Amino acid sequence: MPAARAEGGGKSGPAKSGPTLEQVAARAGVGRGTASRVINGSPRVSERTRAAVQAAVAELGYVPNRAARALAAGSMDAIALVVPEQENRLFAEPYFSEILRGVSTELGDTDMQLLLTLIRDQRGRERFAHYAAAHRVDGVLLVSVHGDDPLPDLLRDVGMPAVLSGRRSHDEQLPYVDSDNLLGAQLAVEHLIGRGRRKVATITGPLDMYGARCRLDGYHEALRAADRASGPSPDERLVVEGDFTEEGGHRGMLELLRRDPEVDAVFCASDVMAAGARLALREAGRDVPGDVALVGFDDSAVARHMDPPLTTVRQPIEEMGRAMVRMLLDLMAGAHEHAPGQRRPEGPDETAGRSRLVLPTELIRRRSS
Amino acid sequence: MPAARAEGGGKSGPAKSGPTLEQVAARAGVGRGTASRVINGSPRVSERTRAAVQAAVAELGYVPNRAARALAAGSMDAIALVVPEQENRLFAEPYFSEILRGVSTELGDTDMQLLLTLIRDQRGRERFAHYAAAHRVDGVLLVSVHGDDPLPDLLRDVGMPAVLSGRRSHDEQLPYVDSDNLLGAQLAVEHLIGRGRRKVATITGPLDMYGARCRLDGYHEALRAADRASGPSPDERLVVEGDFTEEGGHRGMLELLRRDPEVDAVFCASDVMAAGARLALREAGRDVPGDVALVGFDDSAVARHMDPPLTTVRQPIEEMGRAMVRMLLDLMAGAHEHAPGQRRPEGPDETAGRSRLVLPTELIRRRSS
DNA sequence: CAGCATGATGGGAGCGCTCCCATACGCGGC
DNA sequence: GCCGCGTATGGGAGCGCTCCCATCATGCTG
Repeated sequence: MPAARAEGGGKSGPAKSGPTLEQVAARAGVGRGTASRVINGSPRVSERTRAAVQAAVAELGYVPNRAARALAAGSMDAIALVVPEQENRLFAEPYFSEILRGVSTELGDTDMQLLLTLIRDQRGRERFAHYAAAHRVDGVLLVSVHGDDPLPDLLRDVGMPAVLSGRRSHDEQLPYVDSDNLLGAQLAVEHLIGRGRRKVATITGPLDMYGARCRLDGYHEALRAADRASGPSPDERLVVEGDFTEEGGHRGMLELLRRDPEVDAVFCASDVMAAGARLALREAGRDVPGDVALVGFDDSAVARHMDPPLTTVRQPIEEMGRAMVRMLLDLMAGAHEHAPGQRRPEGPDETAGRSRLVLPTELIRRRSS
Repeated sequence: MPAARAEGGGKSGPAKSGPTLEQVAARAGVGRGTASRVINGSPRVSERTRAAVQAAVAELGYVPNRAARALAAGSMDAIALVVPEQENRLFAEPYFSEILRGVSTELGDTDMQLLLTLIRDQRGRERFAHYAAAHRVDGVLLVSVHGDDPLPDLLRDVGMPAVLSGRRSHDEQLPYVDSDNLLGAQLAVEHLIGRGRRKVATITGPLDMYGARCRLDGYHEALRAADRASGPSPDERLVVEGDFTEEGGHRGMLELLRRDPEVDAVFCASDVMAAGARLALREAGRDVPGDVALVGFDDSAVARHMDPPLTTVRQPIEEMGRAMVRMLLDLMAGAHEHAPGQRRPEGPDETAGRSRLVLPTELIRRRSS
């Protein structure tokens, strides 16, 4: 297929593109190699030459041709952000767009490109796997991966640097950035107990997701601690499993009310579920926070707009996005360093040390508790 | 600015990549050119040869090298989705992610790549302009463009196919996909009047945005019609300008209550503003919908989670995303057809005809009205 | 049966860049 | 004043692909 030229552009050659390195070099009165060196910041160029080339670049408005660069260098200067489609819908929207914001911000200083891939079915997954295996990107960011997703291991096997948001298990082998779900949940429940609630229930996320399990652990942790301090005792009847959906929260709340009508507080593992629970409570004629205090997780937009506004656990999502990019770039740089000759700025296991990151969570107090 | 190459990543050869066309050709026992023809679906290949090449592709797991292809063909096989950062935050989140979903879905059948660019400041804008001018992508999707944004015209000037979401004015010169803001607003206000409301106010969006003006026009239109049918008459005191933010909606509602305490209905030009207005009403001790009926615009998540759930005007956002992609691909393909020899499937002004699209809006009735 | 159109095929010529080797230059030491 | 070595520089050799033209094979016309 011919190049995408605007008809007004006259001739029909390949897409009109900017000046080439060759032209820049000519303009600066140097060789192509030298110009390339300047543009890529190689140190072995004299100051005079560097200035000349930079001037030429500015005058000509030179922009390196990515395709050519990628072809010659064997790297694509691009990373993919992979989002399983269903998750995108489930996970409250802010999660995704905040991650995106963080990623994009951090990438802004690089000339890496961000390639967005929504995977919506098995076919899409295979397609991407194929694509990645062929090294058509330099690195991959995986958002909200399920425990049974084969993609991460596949990427590792083909030597494609990848960073997960969230873990699949406590000792996730791949590099990841996670938030402190356990502590966040613990804070939430402690808060509830601190407000004098005696029957603190929880609606969990799907327990095959590690993050959801952590939140449940945090719940248990807080109750155990309170028990020792003669606070309310753990009671397994007060734990119901949800699925992060509003409908799930609604069902869960109904079930809790059935099991024990005297429930006076609920920690929901997501804001969206809290919204569902809130609805059930309204239907049951319970006042929030009068009869039942409610705490969510995520600090999504829903939380702010509920009535009353929802106390919730905030995760530094944007920062997680940024951290993921930093980690990935590190990884990508590190992957090149298998030639022992070059300088290595720090200790031996530096990369490994930087490839697991758990960011803090924070309780946001609002009127629902 | 130096390229983001892994510094010191000196050698280590290019990233391991899959088999090449050459290898596929050899394997299939044909020439490189023939293999290329098969892969690109050229018709001038015999059935036998085609099968042989396809078999070789399958066996070798061949994936064409994008960079090489782009370099040789002069097109990048990629389109950019450009999102002004502020808008992204303002516009209720669903807008963005739904557009994205649509775009991604429609792109799924192509082997175009989606390149995401958040522009957050002047520098970013220039950077992108530069980038686009150098034809580093084949087409651009622009989301939520302000009337004074120079980017669209700049893209046109450099012959870069582009499609806007929303118009900048009624007779937008660039290809766009918009929703029927006027009719949507009109429906909303007619609905309010139909419910017997007599003092129907509106909190508009920023009036330098065309879409916001359309919604205001729709409001006026409905009132004028009602006036003729001896319904409530237009009253300019019932119009306040907002800014699409929650805070703006809050302020707007306060102002309306001040101007006329007997307001009994408000059409807000966005759900988020409706949320702000709802808050102000609660503070003022007004019941919704008892004292004041409320209608929003967008049908975002906020609308469903408000108390009471918000009646609102839905735009087919995902479909808009899909339509934008279709239009852009058309445009890109059309740009090729300047050689008169080739077949042209339809009438002369076909492309122009398809480059303005206004999709219908729909009233979603909930309990706030 | 020659002559020619038609369709299939092979492979050269780059696309713009990076890598790397060869070259030219400079400079201190003998 | 010559040698050797380190440092800036030029430019060849591709990277894998598409485009296009020359080459063949084929089947038809006259």
